[in-house]
Amino acid sequence: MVRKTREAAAATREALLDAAERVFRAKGVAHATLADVAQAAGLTRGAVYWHFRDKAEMLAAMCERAALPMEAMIACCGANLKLPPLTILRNNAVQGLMRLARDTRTQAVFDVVFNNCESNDEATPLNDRRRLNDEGCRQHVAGLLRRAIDEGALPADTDAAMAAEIIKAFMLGVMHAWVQDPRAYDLERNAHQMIDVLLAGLVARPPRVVGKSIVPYQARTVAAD
Amino acid sequence: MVRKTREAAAATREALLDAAERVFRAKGVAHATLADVAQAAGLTRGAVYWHFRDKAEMLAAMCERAALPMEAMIACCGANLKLPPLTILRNNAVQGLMRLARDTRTQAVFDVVFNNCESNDEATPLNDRRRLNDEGCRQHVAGLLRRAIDEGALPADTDAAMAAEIIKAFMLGVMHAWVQDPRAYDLERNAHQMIDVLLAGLVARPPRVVGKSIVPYQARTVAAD
DNA sequence: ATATTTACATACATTCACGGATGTTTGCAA
DNA sequence: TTGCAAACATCCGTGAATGTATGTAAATAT
Repeated sequence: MVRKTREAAAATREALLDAAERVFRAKGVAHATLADVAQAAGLTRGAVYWHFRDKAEMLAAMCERAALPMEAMIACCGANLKLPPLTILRNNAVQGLMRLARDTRTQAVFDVVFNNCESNDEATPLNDRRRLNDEGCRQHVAGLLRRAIDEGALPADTDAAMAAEIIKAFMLGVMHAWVQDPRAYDLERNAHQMIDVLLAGLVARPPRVVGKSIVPYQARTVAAD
Repeated sequence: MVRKTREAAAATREALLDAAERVFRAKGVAHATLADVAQAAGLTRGAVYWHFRDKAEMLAAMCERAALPMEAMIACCGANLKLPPLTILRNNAVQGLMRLARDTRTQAVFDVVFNNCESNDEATPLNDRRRLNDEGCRQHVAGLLRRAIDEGALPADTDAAMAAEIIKAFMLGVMHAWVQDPRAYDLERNAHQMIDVLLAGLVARPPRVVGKSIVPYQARTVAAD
């Protein structure tokens, strides 16, 4: 049984990525072999190497089927403009958590990204993508915060960049911790509360600009041996 | 040159762990070879296998030289009892961030734990330790929060467990994000502000008990192939 | 109807990290 | 002073994963 039709081939590709989610999650990306993935999909390494050049490309393709952590936030900011910016921010954040709480694929990909993937060479495309939309999220949130400052919802000397960092860190931490142990609490039910706590804190005691707290970004390099 | 004195042998052991921090951080634990670590320390694999049984034991030993993320919080809660519980909580949290901001070893170990270590077999001792003091941190924080409730600093229907989860997630997120890009902002200068934002939110809009939001812990199992 | 390409499976060669065995020198105890 | 074991270095065998090359049957183009 070989030479499937085009749709069948696309289906096996998806099956391989489904298997990759399970195997990478269980064994870790580095420790998992492509034979494991193929076997989990009921195929052989031939199929894997037909659809993907190597493990790195497979990992990238797997992650492209789901939204990355911070991407989930700004992805679903629909046509609800004209709402107060802090409300938009709240909706975005809650939507990001809701997507994670409900979509099992997002859960699998996040679990791999957070806990089962080392940021080495074979994850560079993934990490590049993360950097990009982490920065996009920063900009998006900081923009909303500046609008909130303009509208008087936050004091004028609010450190918007630091506030954005705080929000991003909180989202990251909630997602990371929950994905690590989804049984700890019902994220879908508590997402609103959690976001509201942080936003209330931002309003009650916003970070102020004191000096040059935020320095321009510069890629870090860690030297080996 | 062989057969060093006892102190010299202990020094080479430390040198190996120093090298492990650098190499694991640069290449990832799984992708790094023990020959890489040995070479980075100016030694050979013979030295590695003399001091450690395998890579897992080496990783565990490396992590035991530093406090784990949540361990850093409760580690330095000194004799400042009798202070209001929320103040103790604030001090603990700030101390945790300060240690990360100042101690380069903590930075290296956290970077490995967060971004360069897959939670597979070779990290099980590490993960077990993380689970343990994650739970310990949960208990510690929840206890402080309950004291705060008793003293009237927080409303009676505050969901202490959920609040502890929120604080833990925030700490995790801040540490994770900062370690990933330490140049983004000066953690040492902004740690107070960041913690204060969250604590102000907890006071202004604490999570309330609505139903059974927290379910008892049960270890998750992910099935492979 | 034939040719060609697709979509894999199978077989093979190469690399490479691991762990164990062995060698070697020296500190330390008796 | 001898003997033993510590503290490594060096060597080697082995398995495992990778990437490639080849085989092959069906789908699709012509």
